Amino acid sequence: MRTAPTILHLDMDAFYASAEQASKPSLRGKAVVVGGLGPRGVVATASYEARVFGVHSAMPMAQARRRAPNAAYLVPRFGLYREISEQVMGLLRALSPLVEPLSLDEAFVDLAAGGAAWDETSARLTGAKLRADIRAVTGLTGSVGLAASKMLAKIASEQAKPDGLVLIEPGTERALLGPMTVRTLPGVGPATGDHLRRAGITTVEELAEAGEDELVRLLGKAHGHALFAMALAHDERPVVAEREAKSVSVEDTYDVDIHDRVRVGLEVQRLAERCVERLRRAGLSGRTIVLKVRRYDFSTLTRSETLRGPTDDPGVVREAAARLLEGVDTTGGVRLLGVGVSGLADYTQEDLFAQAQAAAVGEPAAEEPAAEEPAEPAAAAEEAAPAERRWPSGHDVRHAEYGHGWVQGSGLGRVTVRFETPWSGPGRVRTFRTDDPRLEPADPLPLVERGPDDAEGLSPGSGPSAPEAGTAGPGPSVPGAGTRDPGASVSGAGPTAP
DNA sequence: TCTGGGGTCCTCACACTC
DNA sequence: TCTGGAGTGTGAGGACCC
Repeated sequence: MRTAPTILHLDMDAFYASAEQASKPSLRGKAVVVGGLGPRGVVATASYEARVFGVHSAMPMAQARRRAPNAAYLVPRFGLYREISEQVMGLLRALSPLVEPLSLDEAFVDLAAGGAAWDETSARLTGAKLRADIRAVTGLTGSVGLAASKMLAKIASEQAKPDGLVLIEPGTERALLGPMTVRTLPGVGPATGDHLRRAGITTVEELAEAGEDELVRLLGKAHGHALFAMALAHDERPVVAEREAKSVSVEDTYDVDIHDRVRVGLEVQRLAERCVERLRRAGLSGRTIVLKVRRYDFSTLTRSETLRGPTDDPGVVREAAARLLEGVDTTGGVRLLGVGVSGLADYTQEDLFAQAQAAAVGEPAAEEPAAEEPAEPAAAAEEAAPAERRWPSGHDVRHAEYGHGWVQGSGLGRVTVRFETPWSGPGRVRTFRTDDPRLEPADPLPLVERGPDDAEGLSPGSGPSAPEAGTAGPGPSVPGAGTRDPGASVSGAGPTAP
């Protein structure tokens, strides 16, 4: 095990909510909750001001609203978060070639591999400079953990939150971990935590005292060995820069349970097409098709089928998903449907050819040569019909007369907009008809003001036609945005809130 | 008053082959 | 020829993570 604390873990503070606060001056210092606004939505991120009211990630949105009725409730804007994330990851890659992103707001960096740090002092300096750079480039804060292993660096960044830096000195690891709850360790969730608690183990120290054999007996081979090693502060996992995807899937939770079997079938077809779209965009194909069904009582089942070879053919995936659905009882209704593909391979022309061959000789796995079908996104068909313009809460807009703003709320044919930019003061609120021709969706603005040449749009790459605002189009979109009414309100955002 | 979406990894059961 | 065990692939479910 390495001894110098040169593994860095970065965790952006309340990332989505902070990005929204940076983008909307009137929300700074206020409770902000980002998540699905439908009746079955959950909280993705709550600002620290909202956490005071007991709102936290994964909490049902209805419960969050009861706890913090005056908070601002916004739908996520993954396009914006992705742009900011790329800026942050760029700063990390300047430190080392070994950067392992865990999500949009979190990553490990092996500082020693890049020569950015070699001992405690240099690591601390590098971490401090990184935090300053992140603030300068994005206007947001991140917490940094430094330690000799990934596990400890992650625990350190957790301790550093919010907006801090913690370095775990080599030699102090076991003393630090000992009194901590077992839930601190990665891989110990509610179920394992309960399991251990029933066995009388609640702290990391007790975990270590229990012994490896006992943990294997309690939790199984893999989990038992891994947990025992972590309890002794042993973690040899390297920082891995490139991770290949193992599966691709899409799923939708419906606002109301679907009882109609025909509708269930249609939804599965739609999901299969969306899944293939994602697969193709990633240049991949896959062999195993997985159907996921969550029933009215929240029981979840999966059915899968492995084909003879990998495919990225929408027809083949649709057919397989339909076959899998035949074996599922949906009486009582379903609340969620999903389609996934695993057993991934790089996309090759030969794969398609093999499928076509199989179809030609009557293989049951591929009844139709569906490769010629245009892979139209399901949303495109919806867009063809004239639909009422949607104004999702929190999304940016531009008004011909009043300029840049964001949607504070909509409903009953009205949309309320607050006119402000990331670098203006809190702005004024005005209400328009939802079909007002002077109002149009706009790109997010950079959170940190730049020169006059590039102030419009977050980056040179984001053109004026970002698909995510106001439509359910493809691209970096809000999950489920096409099926939900985004006309939720933002209250408590200022004295003139609707 | 309920519980998202997109993933990864592990375990167990079962069928099949050697 | 029969049987058992090991190894492997597949399918299903559960736990966990952000």
